[in-house]
Amino acid sequence: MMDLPVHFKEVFEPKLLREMESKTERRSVKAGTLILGVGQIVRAMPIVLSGSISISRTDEEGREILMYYISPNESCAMTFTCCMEQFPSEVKAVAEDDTELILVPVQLMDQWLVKYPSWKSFVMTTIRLRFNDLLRTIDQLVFQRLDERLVSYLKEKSRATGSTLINLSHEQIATELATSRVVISRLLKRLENDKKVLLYRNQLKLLNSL
DNA sequence: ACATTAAGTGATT
DNA sequence: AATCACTTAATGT
Repeated sequence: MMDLPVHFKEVFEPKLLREMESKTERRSVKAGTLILGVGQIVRAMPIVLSGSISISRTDEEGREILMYYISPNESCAMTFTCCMEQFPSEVKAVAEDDTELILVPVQLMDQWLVKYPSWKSFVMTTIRLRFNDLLRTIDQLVFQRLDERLVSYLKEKSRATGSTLINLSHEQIATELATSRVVISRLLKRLENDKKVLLYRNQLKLLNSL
């Protein structure tokens, strides 16, 4: 009988655990082993028991970009999206350390989705976590360094008025920079902590260190 | 003293 | 990063 981590015994129902133990393949791979290459058809979904797997993407010129790691008790979100429909993988999976993993055959995970609520939520959770990660990355790319925009905005204001005292509420600044008041408040707070600025009500003072 | 508005914060998405 | 919900501080009446 397979000795699944305690973690899984808590999240999966007993019947599912038994199926996992009997119908699933368990494998140990050495660090550096290629588990899945780009273009390969995904035929099983890995769940990491110990060690870790790195998931990366390669661009046209063959450069490699690390996307994320799969740690123990986790699975790969990309796998679901591909293997459910038998699409080739767009990512490369390599064992980062010596890794123990379970391979769940595609047909099985399909059945489990309707049979076991705990499985469904496990799948949804790994997808959700990854998706949130992606959203955060997009935010950072699109709204690149709002803090820098804020600083140059303040400098510009100061130059225009010829004063280091700026009479604007956080709300007004937020409107001009097309963001929310809360965000400006937080950024300004940081600048204050860094001794770059002094904050008052409806006004702030730029310090020389800015 | 009380109401109103600005700013600060933690949690959540 | 944005939004929500809530607290705290400042200001006006």
